[in-house]
Amino acid sequence: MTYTIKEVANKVGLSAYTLRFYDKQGLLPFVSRNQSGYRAFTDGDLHLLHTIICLKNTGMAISNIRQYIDYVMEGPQSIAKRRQLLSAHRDNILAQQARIMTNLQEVDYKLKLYSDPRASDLVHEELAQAKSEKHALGLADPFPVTE
Amino acid sequence: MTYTIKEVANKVGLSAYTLRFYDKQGLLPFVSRNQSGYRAFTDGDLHLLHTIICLKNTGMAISNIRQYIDYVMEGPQSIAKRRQLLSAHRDNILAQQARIMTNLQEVDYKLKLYSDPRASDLVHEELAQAKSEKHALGLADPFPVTE
DNA sequence: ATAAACCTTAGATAACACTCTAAGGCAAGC
DNA sequence: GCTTGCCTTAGAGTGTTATCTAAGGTTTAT
Repeated sequence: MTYTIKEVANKVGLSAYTLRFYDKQGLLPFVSRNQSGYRAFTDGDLHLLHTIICLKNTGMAISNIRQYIDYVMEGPQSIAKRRQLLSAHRDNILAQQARIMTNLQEVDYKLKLYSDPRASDLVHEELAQAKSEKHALGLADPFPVTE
Repeated sequence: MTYTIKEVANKVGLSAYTLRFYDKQGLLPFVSRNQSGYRAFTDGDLHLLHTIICLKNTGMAISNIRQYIDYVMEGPQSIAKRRQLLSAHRDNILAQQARIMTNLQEVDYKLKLYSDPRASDLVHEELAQAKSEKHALGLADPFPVTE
């Protein structure tokens, strides 16, 4: 059983345009064509496509994904290179995670501030400080007048 | 004390180009100018810029960051709207985290496979299966010949 | 006063990842 | 056989974010 590009698009949540674009970018050299020249995706192809999407979802650039796919096409001899590439990408993912956690804490801090019963006073104070800092430095006040 | 655009760029790890671009996009309406028309960043400005970078780092689009900044410029009356915007963004961050964790597991699975002492055999088997699947379906073999 | 190193703007250019259009071939149902 | 709906390609167009260029004003040091 094989799948058409449209079926695959629905299956994996990408558009047919995007799949053709990926093919153009060299991400799908493993997809064969039928007698009419149509792409014929096998289950094994879907599996590899799934890996591509995993890499894409973790922010790997298309050029790097193509590098990985090139290695896959090379066969077992490229295992060390694949491992190195994925290992470097793993570091990226961990860095992303750390970055997101840090920033989440900041967003949570802001949300806590805005949810405080005295939020209005606190924000008012913040604004007053910003205004007075500008004024002390002889700078124009960029904040609109509150009526 | 105020900071020039270059000083701020070095401080926050963005280029002066990017800071000007952000200003053009309406992200820095709170930055005043000195007598020469140069941007004069205050410490309070740096604080807000830090928030902008936090939102950017968690994938918020510039248009949404501008919305948040617009609310900030409005003063305390926009607190409810700010909270709603950040709360929605918090959900995005949590979704990102979940997505990253899932995909990290997949990358780790691949890395484990490539680090296995039998990796070559396993990958060889995988390739053989892909080839036989194509052959059984009468499709051309897209894999290069292994010499 | 002149050079070097800043700053400003408008607008061009680029990189990236799509997204779509045009022109046409293939396949299934009536 | 004809319509409908797929599929193909090449290549144009879009959105977003960022980067750079050109022309010129400002500041600092010598």
